[in-house]
Amino acid sequence: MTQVRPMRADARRNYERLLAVAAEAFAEQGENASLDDIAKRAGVGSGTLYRHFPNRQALLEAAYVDRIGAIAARADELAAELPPGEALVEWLNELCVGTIKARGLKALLGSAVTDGSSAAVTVCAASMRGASTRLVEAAQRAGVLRADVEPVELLRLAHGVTTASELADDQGTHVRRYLTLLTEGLRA
Amino acid sequence: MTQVRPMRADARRNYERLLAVAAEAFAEQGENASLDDIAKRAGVGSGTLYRHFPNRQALLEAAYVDRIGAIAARADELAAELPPGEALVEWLNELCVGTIKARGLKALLGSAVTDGSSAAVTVCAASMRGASTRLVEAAQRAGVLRADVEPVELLRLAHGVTTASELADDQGTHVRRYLTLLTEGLRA
DNA sequence: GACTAAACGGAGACAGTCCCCGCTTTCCTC
DNA sequence: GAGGAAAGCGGGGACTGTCTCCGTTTAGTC
Repeated sequence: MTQVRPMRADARRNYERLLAVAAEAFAEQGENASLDDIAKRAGVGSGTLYRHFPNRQALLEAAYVDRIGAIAARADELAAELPPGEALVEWLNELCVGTIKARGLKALLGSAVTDGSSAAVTVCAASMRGASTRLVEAAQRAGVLRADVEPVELLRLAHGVTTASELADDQGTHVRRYLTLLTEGLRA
Repeated sequence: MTQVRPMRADARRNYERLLAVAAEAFAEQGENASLDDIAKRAGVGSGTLYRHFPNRQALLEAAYVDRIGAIAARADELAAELPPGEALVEWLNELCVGTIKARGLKALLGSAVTDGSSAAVTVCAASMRGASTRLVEAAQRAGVLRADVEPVELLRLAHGVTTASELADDQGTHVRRYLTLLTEGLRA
């Protein structure tokens, strides 16, 4: 193992400020917020930003890993409180609402489901998949969820529901509605 | 009425070449294809492109209006061939597959469902909504579709299904699957 | 307090969008 | 077919954003 020496105090300070500013900027302006602007708002030069985070994706990940962890953890809370079917639906609802509110988070979760390009994304993907798997299996055991649905499919569908909701004017309202249509089906 | 004089021959030529090149570029590289590059490929200066199409959105619209018209028209063909329920599902399937193949088209349809900012988009939105409405009402009359589903909701959900499918590796395959889950519902 | 490696930061190369305006082409009239 | 007005062309340039390079500053150590 390589001996990791601790970050210099100023470096750690800047790192943390960048993270805080980035999380805010990405939430407000979406994943395409200007990086130079984030650097400026954090009171550092752009060089500093790019040294800590080699590209936009890296910053996006770093800014939201803990939030993704929280969402995954929330799955178990819900599983403990509610019957399996409701826990699953409620979790999906919170997931969708969360990604609508923090616009950058959606892009990150999207890439987490698709490609495992970076280590951080892989970790996020794993915890999300894990959370989904636990809820899905419980619901299937309870006989309230189709047996042929895979956990990752549910994550993709949640992403789709978010996209569908975003197309409406009053986005928040529609998540529940589209989730209901999905769970109950379109058939009469 | 103002007397509209026909376009000058060179103008019409350039306009048409731009449209053809743009449709190709947007399909391949998505809605963010470089406009200067499109101009170059069409053999005109960027000034010419921007005079014909004041911004990216305008070009995107112009490049795909007829394709959207074709999709809308396809709804009636399917309605004539198949029973109402199947016609609806089949149309949604073709819609999703089409938007996956031509990447720029998805962005356009997205904005068509949301905001009626430009005249062209409004026309597209109207024809899509019309097509959706006809299929939805037929299916509801036949009793195979939930009575409370609105045509525009179906367009949004189709967009969501496309997004969900895009997250998978082999995109084309998944459209049908996710459409099935949506129609039949997730419940056991 | 002096030294060194780590970290900083901003200038600048590059790419993309979009506008402006002097020059060219078209097409109408005679 | 010659001439002129108007329509159209197109590239240079202002601007914004990304990302790198490298001279300068600073934290941490002796």
